[in-house]
Amino acid sequence: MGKHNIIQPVKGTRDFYPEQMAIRTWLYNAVRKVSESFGYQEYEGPYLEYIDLYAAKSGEELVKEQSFVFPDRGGKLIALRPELTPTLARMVAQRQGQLTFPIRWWSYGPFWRYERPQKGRTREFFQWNLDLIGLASPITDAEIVSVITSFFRLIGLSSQEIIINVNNRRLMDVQLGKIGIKKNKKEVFRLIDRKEKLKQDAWLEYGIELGLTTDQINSLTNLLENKELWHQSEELEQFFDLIDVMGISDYVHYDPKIIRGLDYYTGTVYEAKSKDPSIKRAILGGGRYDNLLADVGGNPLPGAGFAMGDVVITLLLNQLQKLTKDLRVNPAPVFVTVFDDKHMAQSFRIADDLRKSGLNVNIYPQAIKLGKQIKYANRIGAKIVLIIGPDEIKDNTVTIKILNTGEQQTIGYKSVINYLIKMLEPDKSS
RNA sequence: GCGGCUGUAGCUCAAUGGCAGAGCGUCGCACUGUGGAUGCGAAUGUUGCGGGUUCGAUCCCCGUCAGCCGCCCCA
Repeated sequence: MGKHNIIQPVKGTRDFYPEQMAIRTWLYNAVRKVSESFGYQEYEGPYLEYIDLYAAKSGEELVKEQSFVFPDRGGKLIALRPELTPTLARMVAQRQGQLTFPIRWWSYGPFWRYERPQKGRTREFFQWNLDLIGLASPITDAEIVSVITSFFRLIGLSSQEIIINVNNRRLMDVQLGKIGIKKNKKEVFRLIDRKEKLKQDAWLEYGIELGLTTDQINSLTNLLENKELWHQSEELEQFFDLIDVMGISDYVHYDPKIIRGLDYYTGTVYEAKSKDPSIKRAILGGGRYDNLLADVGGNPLPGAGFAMGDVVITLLLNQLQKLTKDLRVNPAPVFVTVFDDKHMAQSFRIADDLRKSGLNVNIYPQAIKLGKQIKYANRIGAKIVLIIGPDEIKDNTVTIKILNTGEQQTIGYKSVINYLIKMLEPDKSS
């Protein structure tokens, strides 16, 4: 009997009980609403891909260390998808000739990464991907960031709670050149990425290991503290102008330390973080890539997009107590009781009539004490309880009890449906 | 994959090298045509799992699994 013989869930996975599933669905609906409000189309790729798809493009680590990989019966290596961008590249490349560019696509689905699970990080997670492909322009970057801020607003996260930090890789490339850093740029980007994480002396040491001179490290440090550096990038000047025009500059800030880990970013990059220092992980990250299809054999196409995992955002919303809004766990507001075996048929009849009229209706599947049935209805979150006993059946009426006020009245059977529909109407819109 | 902390009832957590505890929740009754409140009562544990030390281990030791924190990486 005990729980000791229950087989454990796979490490790093989550069970979605109805309460959590309601949150997951709510998040998905918010994502869909915002994506579609900007005209993005939903798409989806397979959850399984040959590992070769990732081998060329994503970072080495992502494929070798962080993917769930297994051989199929023919010995070919299959990966549970660790990210969507390579799939997107393939899907676009396959139809490159027939798509109307620019395309705006979004997707929300499961991904798997073989990582050490901890707070804000699981091995199985959901990710929102949104991309605009076919144009290389700061306008598209600004649009993507605008989608992001719309999303934050929709789910109730203000610029008090969230910040989107922006930088540009081309700008950093030029600036690094100016201070004589020409080689090892990928490594230096990594060094920049870790400025905030490492302690100062550890960071300096890392820089020296990369072969930088003390002068260069000093120059780099100055660079990374220069909040006005973006004025030297025409792209970013345009970008921030647009952000201003769109009225979202309260969320968006320039930060020369933002560089992003993925290799395929080429231009403007950004990440959103919580201002609450207890959540250090990025909520979402994205940027411009100008060479999306190169590795899957298509003609090069520029694009921009971002990805947001469900774990950190849910964690944040939980912490800020923004999830308490009416997340509907019980879909049926109406609860029909069963008086006794003799009068059960009438209860089933009315439940059926109500369902035919479009109402969601629960019925107690057993003729036990009325008190228990009402108690149960209350527990599972019903709003209205119907009582059909001998008196009601004799008079051809139904007793309606509203649970949160306790008031109750008996009305004619024929008017019950309209009465309930009217009563629940304001609820339906939400 | 590496380093650290933790694991006791459904949940939150006490406790002791010698009979396993509380609060909350659950269930029952007061209340056989009416829930939430109150009162009374009840059930539930191989103390994560496996091994060792010991007369005796939930406690000490080793291993393992899982969670959390950090590294790595990133959503």
